[in-house]
Amino acid sequence: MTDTDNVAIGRRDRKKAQTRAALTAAALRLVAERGLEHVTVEEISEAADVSSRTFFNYFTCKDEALTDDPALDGTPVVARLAAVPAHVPALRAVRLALDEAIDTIQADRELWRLRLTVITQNPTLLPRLVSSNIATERAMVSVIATRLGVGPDHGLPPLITAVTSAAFHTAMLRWAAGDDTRPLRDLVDEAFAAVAAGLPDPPPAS
Amino acid sequence: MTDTDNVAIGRRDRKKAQTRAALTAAALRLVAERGLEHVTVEEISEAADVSSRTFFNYFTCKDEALTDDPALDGTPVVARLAAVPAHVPALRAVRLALDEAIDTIQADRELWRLRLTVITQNPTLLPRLVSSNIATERAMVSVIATRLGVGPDHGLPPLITAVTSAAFHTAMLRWAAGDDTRPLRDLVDEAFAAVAAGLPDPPPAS
DNA sequence: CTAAAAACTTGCAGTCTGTGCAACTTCGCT
DNA sequence: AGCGAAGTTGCACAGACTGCAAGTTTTTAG
Repeated sequence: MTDTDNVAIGRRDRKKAQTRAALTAAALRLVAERGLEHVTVEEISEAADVSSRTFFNYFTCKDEALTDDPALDGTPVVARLAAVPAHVPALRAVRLALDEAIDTIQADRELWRLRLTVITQNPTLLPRLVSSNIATERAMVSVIATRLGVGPDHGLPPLITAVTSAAFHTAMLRWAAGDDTRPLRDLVDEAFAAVAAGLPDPPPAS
Repeated sequence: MTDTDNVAIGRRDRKKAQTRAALTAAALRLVAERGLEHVTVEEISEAADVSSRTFFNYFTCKDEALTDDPALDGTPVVARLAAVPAHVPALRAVRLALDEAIDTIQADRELWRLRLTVITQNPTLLPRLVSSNIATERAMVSVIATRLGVGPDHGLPPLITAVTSAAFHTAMLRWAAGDDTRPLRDLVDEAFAAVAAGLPDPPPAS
């Protein structure tokens, strides 16, 4: 981020982003150290140097400070999906639309590793991680329906939306577990390829 | 349920099942009438004729009374999956293992219609509906890994687990929306067939 | 540059969710 | 019938979360 960027987005927005990041970092650190049930919103806010009332200006609930990240915002993904040329099949188009999110997560590897460790240790957080904003989901279903040239009640667009989300999140959890050391991009590609092939049983090892 | 069944499962278990069902019914009815934020746990418990302390003996939190159902218990599904003959591909085997859950949900159509209406009106409930118990999920991944003859860190078993779950829930939401009047079984079959085919774009309408 | 408006922070009071504990009640077993 | 196990209940309390209003900071307009 250059000085020009600072001027463009204003002190107000810059400080908001910093506060948000500070809250997230504090929440992840404290919960990793002590466990979810032993860290209060007050303590997270104190560690980030804001009041707990301010915490709730940024997150709707305590869990969200641990699971929410700008990289998971579906809105730009939907916009990029709509911009993929029409001849590209929907499955492939969704994959392409995820490119930037994948790069952003990969670039922030340490934060994501910590986040996904925290989530693994506190599985009640997982549903919140994998769910998206309902309006965003509906927007994606709508874009896919348009790409497929089908009506609003067709079964395929919500199915593609849900399955691609599942594939993406499964790859992300695998990447964070560290069993497979390949970049996130490779793991997402592998998951999407398996889905495109119809999830066949692998051939028996010879 | 015959008198013989009553004797077999005992008064204790019978009353527990009744209390649980009463709490669920009360929660769904009240929330449908007034909205999630305007119904308290105290009111739900009062309507079901138990104390609110008892409510928490049945559900870990308020939302769970709305989203949890014995039909969604993955444990019998995992057991049935393990019993499907080994030559059946994993995707197909998961589909077969879901048979009883599908029938149970279909048989309880009014309850499920109400539940899914409530969830549609309160989208924050959706992640909890579609998530499963982490231990159950790991058990399913393990059974699938065994069926596929792959190791514990292979990418395919968690992917199949997540994708089949997404397909099932997408079909269920569609069924409950009522746009398509076919039985749940047909919608699940259609979703699984699309997944098995690799989610291809439909041919253009002539 | 100044003043006003807009946006954000904070403290506070209060409600609701959820938990641990212990006394009481009901059920099941011998 | 008696006893132990299982389940219910009331209670006190902590923590999450919300609405409100006063105070502070940043942005805008003249």
